[in-house]
Amino acid sequence: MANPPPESTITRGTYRHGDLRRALLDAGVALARAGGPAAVVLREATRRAGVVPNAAYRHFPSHQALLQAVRAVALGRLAAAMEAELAAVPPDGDAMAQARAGLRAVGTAYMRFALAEPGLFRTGFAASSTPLEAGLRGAGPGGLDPFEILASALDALVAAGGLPAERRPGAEFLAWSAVHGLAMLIIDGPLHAWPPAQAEAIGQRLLDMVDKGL
Amino acid sequence: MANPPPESTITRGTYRHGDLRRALLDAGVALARAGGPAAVVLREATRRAGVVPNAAYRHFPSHQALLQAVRAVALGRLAAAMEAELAAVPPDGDAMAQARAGLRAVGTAYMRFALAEPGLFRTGFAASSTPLEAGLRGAGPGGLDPFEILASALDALVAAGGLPAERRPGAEFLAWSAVHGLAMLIIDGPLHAWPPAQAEAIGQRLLDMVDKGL
DNA sequence: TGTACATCAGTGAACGCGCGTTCACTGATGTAC
DNA sequence: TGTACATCAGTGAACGCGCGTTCACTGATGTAC
Repeated sequence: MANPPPESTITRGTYRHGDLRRALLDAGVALARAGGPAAVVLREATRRAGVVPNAAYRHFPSHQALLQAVRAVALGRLAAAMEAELAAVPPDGDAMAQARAGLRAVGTAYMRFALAEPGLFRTGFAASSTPLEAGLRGAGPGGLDPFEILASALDALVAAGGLPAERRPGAEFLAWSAVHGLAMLIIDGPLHAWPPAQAEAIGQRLLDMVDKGL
Repeated sequence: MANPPPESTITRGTYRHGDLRRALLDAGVALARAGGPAAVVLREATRRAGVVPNAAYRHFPSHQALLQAVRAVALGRLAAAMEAELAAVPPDGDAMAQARAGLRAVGTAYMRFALAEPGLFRTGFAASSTPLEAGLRGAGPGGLDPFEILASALDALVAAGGLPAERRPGAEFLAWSAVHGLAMLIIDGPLHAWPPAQAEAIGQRLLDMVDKGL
């Protein structure tokens, strides 16, 4: 006579989840990938984790906290992409050419990431009450966040003699602006419909401009 | 015995509104100024116009349509700001210096507008199912939209010999990217807290970079 | 110049929706003896 | 090695909210005669 337990409510088999925090974060990241920051909905994340909505509050104090965690993941992935592109720069005898290639690799990775993962990219830079400066780190495997990676590429350029030291302060904002702006225009601006090859080409021209103008 | 008519429901005195479309659009623009695209809420616009929510549907087929109209206004104001800055460039004998000053004026106006009207700026460039390219115009008094104003400044630069003709195609995207990116970083990125003077200074350095690197 | 009537701008009431969040609970797990 | 118990992760039910949108209506306006 003993009926089986109602499977509809417990889709897991076990009462405890195991690693719900991780599952919620993964679901949040998946939502962000697909639809940007606005798609990171707490209830949907719990649905995907196979759990009742309020269960999320055992692991995140609020929806905002979940979103911030997702942002950190997004920025971390961007940092990882930058590190990977940087690591792929072929070693070269000329220190200055090397440093310039490094800066270019950083910019290229930024643009490619924006193009390949627009949802995550937009989530990483979403307007928020907790902006980047306020302790949100988002570091890659190397321990640096995207901004720090760019800064260190510029430091290397100065060290190699490719950039006068007196023009170093603030230079990250100039380089970042150019690349960030193009990413935005491509992702949801008027360059939206461009084929990837064309986007890549204009990206390289933009990096030429930065290289020359910095 | 005849009670006065219930004033609470008709706050206008007259049954007809007069120019509800205009009132809704104005309210929408005010909302956008204060809170960006997400703040453009149809019901709130009708509230401000002193009208019942569904009355909006006499003038806009949907919330989306109202938002697009607000976007067009926002872009029109940006265009107007660019035209004004352009008109303020002092006449000068040297055609090339004139053209370069024109391009700089366009960039400066763009940045100042973003800084002064972040809500409208974000609304103008909000991600949307109806992006810029799809017929949304947003022209200024001169009849050109912001993108066209930039393009004509670049054309003038080519005509004056300040930019080789073979580098002209696509140049608007390079210039636009730089300035747009900085605007974004200032509005809701890590440069959020910068004092206006410092933002203005980095903006001018950015325009130097564009000028030199283009 | 006055009256009848069509138009259509705005009303009133209601919908279904999905959201974030709160409450009191239940039952699996790990620890102390 | 076995039992009692505290912990706390997840349940179940409900909240209030504001949104966009639909429906049948009412009454001010402008036009035709």
